[in-house]
Amino acid sequence: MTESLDSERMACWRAYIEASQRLFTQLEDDLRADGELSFADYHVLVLLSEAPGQRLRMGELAGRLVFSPSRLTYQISTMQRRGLVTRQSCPGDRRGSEAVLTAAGLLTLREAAPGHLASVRRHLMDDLDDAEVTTLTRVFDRLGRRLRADRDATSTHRDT
Amino acid sequence: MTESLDSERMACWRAYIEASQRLFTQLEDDLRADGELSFADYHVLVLLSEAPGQRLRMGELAGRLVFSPSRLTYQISTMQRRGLVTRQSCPGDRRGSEAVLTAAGLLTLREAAPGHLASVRRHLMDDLDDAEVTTLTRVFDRLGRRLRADRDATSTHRDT
DNA sequence: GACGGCTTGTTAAAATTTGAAGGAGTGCTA
DNA sequence: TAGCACTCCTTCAAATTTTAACAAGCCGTC
Repeated sequence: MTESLDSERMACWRAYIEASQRLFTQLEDDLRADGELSFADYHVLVLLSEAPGQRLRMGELAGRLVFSPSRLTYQISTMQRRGLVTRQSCPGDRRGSEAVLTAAGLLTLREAAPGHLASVRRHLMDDLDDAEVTTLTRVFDRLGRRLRADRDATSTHRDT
Repeated sequence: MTESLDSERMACWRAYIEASQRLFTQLEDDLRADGELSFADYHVLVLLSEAPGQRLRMGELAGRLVFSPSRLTYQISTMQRRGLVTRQSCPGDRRGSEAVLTAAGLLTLREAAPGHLASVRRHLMDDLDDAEVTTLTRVFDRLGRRLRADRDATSTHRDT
């Protein structure tokens, strides 16, 4: 099982996978423990709250969340039912629709944010020194950029 | 949305989340592109292949995979249907059962491993220098250890 | 040796996610 | 401006995951 990845990198990879899995699970649990938000709900609210007009095209939102289109449709539908967002047809392109943050959605985000951020700090950030933060940021920025590029490349062409 | 996390750490956090999401998605896609294995399938096979007797208690396996008990039950059931693993009742504790790797399962793992590891290298590892690997390993080892400890602590007590 | 409290893993039903297919609309090209 | 290839989002069915019970077995005490 060791072909092509030296044992140091293998250990790195495993530690990363496992810790990340645990972290995401933990954050999700914390988030549900106060409000009635999931991690996905929270991220949708954050992205919308930062967008101009507090609204985003479905496709754009799906891209940023790394969600499949149908998953986002479902996600937004449930949030709409709960009054956190609204759907509006996209001006200028009648195919599209945008998700729009509601006042209630914004309020919900404001209520959930402190607790969630505290959770992020507690479980992850407080334990990192500045050099580590710098390295992580550099690594994951680069990685994200590259994976985004790969995706754009392969969705256009038809091969590989 | 910036309460209690300075902007550098916030950026770090976001980069980490997004890149990880993309990476896991990409690896899953690659894995499915050759064999008929999911990321979860693959990890089950790896863990079993390394375990003494190539077998593990359901609970132990669930703990390592960060799966809920019922999720693991389902996971193992589908793998059993495909002939990758077997279930045996646990000697010495008639409540439990263990998942056991089959010859076919081991073979499947051996076929899938090179491609998967190449994928890990290509999408992640090849782009990291040694210092970065060292830092990531340190950070995620520590994080994993801590989260594991937290989990053990809170499952015993009943509060917070 | 038997009650009471735990732990193990499974099951059943509800919630979510995926993947294929479709309805609409856009936009280029002839 | 009709035709056609493509994009956007949704829908539907199937697969997966979660959640809440459960059935069994373990373990200590009495």
